[in-house]
Amino acid sequence: MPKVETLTKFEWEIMKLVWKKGNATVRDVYEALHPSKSRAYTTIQTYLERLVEKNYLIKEKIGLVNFYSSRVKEKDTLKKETNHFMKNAFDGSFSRMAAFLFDTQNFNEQDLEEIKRLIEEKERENG
Amino acid sequence: MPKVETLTKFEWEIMKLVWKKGNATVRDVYEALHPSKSRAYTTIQTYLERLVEKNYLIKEKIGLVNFYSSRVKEKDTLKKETNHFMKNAFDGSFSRMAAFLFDTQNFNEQDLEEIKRLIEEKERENG
DNA sequence: GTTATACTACTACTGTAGTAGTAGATAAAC
DNA sequence: GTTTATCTACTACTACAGTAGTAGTATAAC
Repeated sequence: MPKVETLTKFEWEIMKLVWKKGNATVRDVYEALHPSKSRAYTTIQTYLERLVEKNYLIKEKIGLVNFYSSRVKEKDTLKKETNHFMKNAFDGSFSRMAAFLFDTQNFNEQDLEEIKRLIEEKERENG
Repeated sequence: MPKVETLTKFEWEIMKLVWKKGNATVRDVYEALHPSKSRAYTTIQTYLERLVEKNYLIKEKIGLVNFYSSRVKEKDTLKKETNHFMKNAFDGSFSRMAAFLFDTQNFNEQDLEEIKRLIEEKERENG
């Protein structure tokens, strides 16, 4: 029994838009995410409906139009998805993932400075 | 047209086993990953066959038995999957992900020390 | 040499992501 | 007040992940 655990690429795009805007109509998403109109209007509609079914979004009809807003917090969702990914790919080990990232990602001075700052902050927190 | 981009949870488990062992038979995977026998032997068989179709594994018949070994490197796969995830969840920004992790993950002194070490290493590399 | 075991090859069913069409209602435009 | 545009609700098709059964063949055990 396949269970919904993660958002797909396009579901992410929709959720991010909803988080940013507060709420969105089908047309909002259609216009915002696909200037190229690569997906039909009704495709977007289906996605939004399914996100409601999955309890990610709430639908509220105002006048004739449905407004979709988020039922889940961006941070909670990111955390869930990140943990899920770490679990799959790195046996849930943060430091394994960190080591891997340092090994393979190209990041610049700025990134490094930012991370150092975050570490120091964290250390101060920890006492 | 849905395209194969990522490994599913169970595919990950299989790939990790194959990477670790060098190769594996259906029985190997069946025994190793499911002491509980929660999946049928033939289910495992199907997974392995599909991973061959997707070019993740190579099948070689020795005697009567198929041995499956990896066609892709663990590191490359991890990198691809990590980038894919970062793209979806963090707009592809490493530092955004790092900031998020620092904000939400509980890691201990040891983790922090390890990360600091990695940063210094990286800085030395960069000159 | 028949029986039990173990393996492969093939087929098949369910659920869901991805995609979109159609019907019907309402509002806007003229 | 008929035409046009816009929206929702509903239906539907494909691909693939998840799951497993069956047929057939080869080996092991007796």
